[in-house]
Amino acid sequence: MGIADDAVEIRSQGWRTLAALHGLIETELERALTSSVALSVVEYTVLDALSRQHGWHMRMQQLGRATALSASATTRLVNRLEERGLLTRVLCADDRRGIYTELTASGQKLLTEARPVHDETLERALAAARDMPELAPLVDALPTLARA
Amino acid sequence: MGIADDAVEIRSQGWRTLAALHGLIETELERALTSSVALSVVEYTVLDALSRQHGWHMRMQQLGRATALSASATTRLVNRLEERGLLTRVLCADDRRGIYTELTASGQKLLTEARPVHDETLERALAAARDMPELAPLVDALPTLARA
DNA sequence: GCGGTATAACTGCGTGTGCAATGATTTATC
DNA sequence: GATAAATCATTGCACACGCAGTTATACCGC
Repeated sequence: MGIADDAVEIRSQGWRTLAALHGLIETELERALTSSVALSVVEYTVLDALSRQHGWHMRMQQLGRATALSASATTRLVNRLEERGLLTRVLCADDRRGIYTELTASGQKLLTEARPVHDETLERALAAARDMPELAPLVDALPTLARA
Repeated sequence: MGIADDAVEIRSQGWRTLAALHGLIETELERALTSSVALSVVEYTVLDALSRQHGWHMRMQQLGRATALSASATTRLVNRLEERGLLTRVLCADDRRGIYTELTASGQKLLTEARPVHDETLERALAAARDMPELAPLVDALPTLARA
């Protein structure tokens, strides 16, 4: 097996590890968030992303990228959250095709309830993954990626 | 902000990076595999996992863990692949509740077509992610996780 | 052996997703 | 300035998913 073949296998192995860890964490988060605050992981991701944005507004497309969702899925995701009063649509003045989304007070409130659940569940899931030999190296590598 | 709070934020940041990279890669793989060999990413994962197994057989539950899928989703996933003749169900002799799945010759053949597509797409997706500042550190860390 | 409990896999149901096509607005070309 | 091409968001449709409940088999205490 040559060097190039090794690289291919190493990439595939890394991807399998990444996918496995991702699936594990997402499954746990999904259970915890839906049962405690009736939010799916993507829904939480949207609220969290909005709260990190200056002025708490984002365009649909940005949300799509942030969640790795298609445009149609983003539309319906925002629909659900808007119907629950957690965010509002705001028309863009400068580009009237675009639509901004903003957290409502209710959305911010729910997010403060959801965040501890999210963080504790993430900690537990990572600790569990830490005990699996094939996942441990990636779990240990994650905190080293932090930047300012 | 105390040390504990920092740890929470670092974990969340790591998780967001992991999720973003995973979403990006999965979306690209999905497009490439469905258009070229009509396989979804999870379907490819199953065939690939089976091919790596001694004797090419696995139990349903193992497949569920390997793909981070529920039991019901695993059942229907195996149904789809079986209907296409890519794998077969084999009853377990020792535990008659369990069911083994085995790759067929046709499944192995399709896998050999799919693997280059998968590997090249993965390489391109990682290269693209490598150019995004927030994803680059994780992309660079992945190959270092490889074990013997 | 015989009950009760646990486990493996399967089905009904509601829901979230992507793709393709559509409507509305902006940008480019002439 | 009018027409064409591109972009943002939304809808119709088919399909894959998770949850809860079901069936079949294995395990345990007696």
